[in-house]
Amino acid sequence: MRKKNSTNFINEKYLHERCALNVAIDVIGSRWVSQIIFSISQGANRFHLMKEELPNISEQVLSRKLNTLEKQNIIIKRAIPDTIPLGVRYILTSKGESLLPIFESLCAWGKSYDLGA
Amino acid sequence: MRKKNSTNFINEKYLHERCALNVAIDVIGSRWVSQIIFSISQGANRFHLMKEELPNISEQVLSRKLNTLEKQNIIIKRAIPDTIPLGVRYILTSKGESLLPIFESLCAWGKSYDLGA
DNA sequence: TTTATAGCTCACTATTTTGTTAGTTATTGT
DNA sequence: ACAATAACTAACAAAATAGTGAGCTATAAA
Repeated sequence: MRKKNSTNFINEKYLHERCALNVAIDVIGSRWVSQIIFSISQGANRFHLMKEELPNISEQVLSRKLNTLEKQNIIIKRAIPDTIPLGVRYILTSKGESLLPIFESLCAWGKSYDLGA
Repeated sequence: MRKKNSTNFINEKYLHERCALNVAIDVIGSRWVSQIIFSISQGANRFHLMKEELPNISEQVLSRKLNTLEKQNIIIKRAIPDTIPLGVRYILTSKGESLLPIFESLCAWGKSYDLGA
């Protein structure tokens, strides 16, 4: 649980109010998140498929990230009808989809400067 | 100091190797960093000017972020000749400059979805 | 009946990041 | 002599994030 009176929290709020850039960075800047979004976009849209895609992530962490992304309206959780046990599929919202081109830019940036170029 | 045998560290390495996107996100994804880079690009290129621009950042944190950015080759530190005490100016490398358009995309993304649009 | 799969959650610890307080070097202004 | 400015750093504490291990519900297959 976050302490809502900590300097840490206050600074986060300050930055969010200062510029939406900081909001965006808080969404995408935590571990696994961009990989999860990318995996969903590539069809790995179920819990067990994401586990396969990201073999080093723990189930607890994956679950937490998915919940956060759902609250942020980046993904939506959908039950898959007539599956037993009931399957769940995740889909990107338009908000989530619109991150993909930005990920490409960041990826290209990372690649081109990999060796200090 | 980081523990180089922690799962945390190993996962970070795994993600960096998996895709340069994760390298990029680790550069820009920590607090204040994007604001610092942006401030330098706008001319707030000295320690005391950045303190003015970001009144809530502590000197220790600002110093740490600047050192990290220097090691990552995003900024370069330059002494200002004939100043007493010796002034220091920070300038963006081309690697640093090339983040600016990405920041704009992220900023636009953040703005357009601010109210759950 | 045991094992397996899907999709989680809970309580917890470990690790890392962020922020605090005080102090440094050198020089100028009062 | 004393305070102020510029540009830090060191040692530390607080907070947040990441990861661990066990367990749950429901069904089906061996």
